This record gives sequence, C-alpha cells and structure tokens, in this order.
Amino acid sequence: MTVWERPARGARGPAPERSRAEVTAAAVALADESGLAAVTMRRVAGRLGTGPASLYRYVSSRDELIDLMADAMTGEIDLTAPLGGDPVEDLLALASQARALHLSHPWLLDVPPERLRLGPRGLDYLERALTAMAPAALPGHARLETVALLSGLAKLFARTELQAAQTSTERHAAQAGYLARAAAEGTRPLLAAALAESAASGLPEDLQALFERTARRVLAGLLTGDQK
Amino acid sequence: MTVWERPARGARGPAPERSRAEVTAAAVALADESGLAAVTMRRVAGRLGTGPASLYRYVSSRDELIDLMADAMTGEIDLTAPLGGDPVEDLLALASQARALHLSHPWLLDVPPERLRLGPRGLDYLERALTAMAPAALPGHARLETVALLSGLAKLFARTELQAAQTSTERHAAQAGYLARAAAEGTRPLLAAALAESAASGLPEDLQALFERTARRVLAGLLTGDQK
DNA sequence: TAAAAGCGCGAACAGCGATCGCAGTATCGG
DNA sequence: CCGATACTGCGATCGCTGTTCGCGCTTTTA
Repeated sequence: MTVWERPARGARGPAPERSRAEVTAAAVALADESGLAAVTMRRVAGRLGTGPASLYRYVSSRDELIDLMADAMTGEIDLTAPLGGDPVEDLLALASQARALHLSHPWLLDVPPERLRLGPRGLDYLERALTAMAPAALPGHARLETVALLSGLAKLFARTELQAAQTSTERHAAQAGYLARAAAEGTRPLLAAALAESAASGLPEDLQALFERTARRVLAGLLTGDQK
Repeated sequence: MTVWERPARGARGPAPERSRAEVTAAAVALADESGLAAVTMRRVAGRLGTGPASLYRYVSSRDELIDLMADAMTGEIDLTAPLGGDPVEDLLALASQARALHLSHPWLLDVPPERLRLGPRGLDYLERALTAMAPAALPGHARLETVALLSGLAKLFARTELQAAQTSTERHAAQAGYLARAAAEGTRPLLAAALAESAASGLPEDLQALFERTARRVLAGLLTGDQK
C-alpha cells in the first residue's frame, strides 16, 4: 500500500506527536541545506528531537519519505493561473515552473526517477498538463509521453544550469581539468572547438530564454505532427 | 586527479594481480545480474576472490568504479559505421545505439548523472556526435546541448520502455493500484481518459519506431531553426 | 473494565564505504 | 650489489546507514 492511501494514523492509540507534514518539512529543510544525501533517518529524527525509530510510525521507509518530499515540492507549483488556450504556451509555462522548482531545490535532481512516484500533487500537475494539451489532437499515450518528455527537459536544463553555476568542488575541478587536457590532445578536434567556442562566449544569454526557445521548438514538433 | 589520468600502476612495487579492466568487468557482470545496488565493494571483491580493501588499489572509490563501468559500456557503441551526411539521421543512429545500450544494461539508468562523468570512450562518443552535427550551422554551446538533450531522450525512452516491460514488483503494483484508484475518483477526468485510452491500445506500436519518430522531430526542430 | 490497537523509542543488527597499518616484493639510486 | 623506496594484498576496524524488535504507556472499542 502506498503512503497516499495508508491512513495517517490509526484509530485506536494515542494521537501522534507529529504529522507526516512535519516530518516531510524537516526532511525538506535538511535537503535544502545540505543535499539529499544529508537526509538520513537519524538526522531527520534529530531535527525533530526524537529517535530514528520513531519516524517509522509516519513513514515506512526512507524511500517513502523521499516520495513525500518530492510530492510536497510539486505542490509548490501554481496550477491556478488561467490557461491561455495555446497548448504550447500553456505547457511551457508549466515546464518553466518545474525548471524553477529544480533550481531552488537542487536535491530534486538527485531523486532517482526509477519507478514512477506520483503523489496527489503530482497527479494534479499531470491533470493540469493534460488540460493544457486538450486542444491538441493526440492519442492518449502520446499526451503522457509529451508530459514526461517535458519534465525531462526541465530537469536537463536545470541540471546543466546548476553545474555551470556551482563553484567547483574538488571533483568537478578534476573533471574539468581532464576534459580540457583531453580536448587539447589533438584527437577530438571538434570537441576542442566546441569547448573553446563555448568558453569564449561565456554564458552568452539568459538561460531561461534558452530553455523557453528549446522547449517551444520541441513542443511544436511534438504537438503539430499528427503522424509520420 | 581522475581515474583516466592516474596511472594504472606504480613504477616501483610488485605487479598488481588484477587490472582495472578485470575489476570493471566483474562489477559490470554483477550489475547486469542484480542491478547497480548489488555492486558493493564487498561483492565485487568476492567475485574476484579477494578482500574489499584490495579494490582500493585499483579504484579510489565506489563512485570511480561506477565511472569506469559507465565508460566501458559507452565503449560498446559502434562509432565506425560511415556517416551518411544528414545530421538528423546520423545523430539518430547514434542515439538509437545509446537507447539500445540502456535497454540491455538497465542499471545504466540508475547511474546518477549529477556531475558530468565522461571518460575517454564518452569523449569519443561526443566527438562522433559533433562530427555528425558538423554540417549544421549552430553555435558551439548549442551543439553540446543538443547532444545532452539527445542522450536524455534516449534514457527517457529506455526508462519508460523498461518500466512497461517489467512484471510488477511489489512496489510497482501498489503504485499502479493507487494510480488507477486516483484516476477513477472523478477529479482528474483527463488523466482517467488518457490512462484508459492508453490501456485500451495496449502497446500499440514498435517502441523503437516511436523513439525514432520523436527524436527525428526533436532534432529537426533543434538543428534547423537558427534563431527565434 | 478488560482487551485490542497504536504510539514513542532505546537497543540492537547487518551491511555499507572507506582507512590504517603491516608483511612481503619489485624497482631505483649509488 | 645493496640499502632505500615505493608499491601491493589484505585483515581488522571505524563510523555510518536503514531498519527491526520489544517494551511501557495511552487511547479506543466492546
């Protein structure tokens, strides 16, 4: 049984001293401060002033806690703004919010996407995307795939953006060094050229704008072509 | 210093009893059989008939071992076939291979893509993609982003395909049940419709074909439009 | 009012990645 | 040719992880 259907508390015993929301909030705070790896049962419990074992009254595993965290973040996306009617633009607005969400909570990128982990807020997000897509003539599965693709795109851009932004950790510096040395080696001339050109132009433009332009093109391609 | 530049063995002492390639092969075999989580230092060592501590002579951390594994798999991609000259088709051929690779080694999807982890074979792959893209008129950073996007697309399709294929684990069944119940609830009508339609049509078509069609459209959109 | 169920949580377990230090061995500098 | 040096294999061990068990207590049910 999933967290979403399991009742928050039993009918019999004393009232729980905390709530799932509180536990989730503590975990999210921890992740915002120190990354997803810092979200250990012990640390979350410590922040709540209790022992690790107590958390298992609220959550059946760490994975489930992460599900709660992710769904809580999805809930931060605004689904109330009126739709314009153009599927491309409406979907783009949604995807931009998703990208912004990942930028402000980078640990979301570390949540393994393995088996789909949709909670109620995730489903609302999905429904909203389907609503925006309603005017387009597409088979059902294509609609779902479009949403998945768009989410992937938002994550991808958020990831590259965060990579560029972060002042280099130990590891990152080593990797960059190797990349530079490998490019300068002579083989792989096109890679060297692309890196050089990329470095020369710096961060040439607004990344949000770049994301929007790319997403618009991708969406246009996906929504217009009925077949072929 | 990265694995790729660190010498495989010191100049002084006795010859190592194993090689990086052997260690990597053992780890890959383990991952193929039982998933990435089964790749623990102890288990890899066990398979090699040695102790966990010995592995650290070949690899400085588990993460590094995973880097080796991923790059070894990338090396399985054939980069020797002649290019046709059409960037879209040539890139598509490359991406199809990447997708197939993820299908035959599903644990690749569990490798966290966090900080870029390109080894020599990964760089060769990248160079090949840039070669295929050479005819297109694009700024350097756009070329790199296109490759990243294409890789993400291949992973995305591989993931959904594997999800559909796997006979439900405990967790997967629970999730599916919740999804069905949440859709049947009345709110979220479009989600219900999309799921129903999707279930009705089963797996309607060749997923490879679907991937190719989608990738072609995305690539066409990315490579042709110079600006706007 | 007795039974049943739920709660908080101290203690403990198995498994993990990684480190330390030592005995043995191959190479280098003189 | 011979220390000195640097490297290898690896048993023992550390600190940390997610998770379980069981007990005392509290609340609800019958």
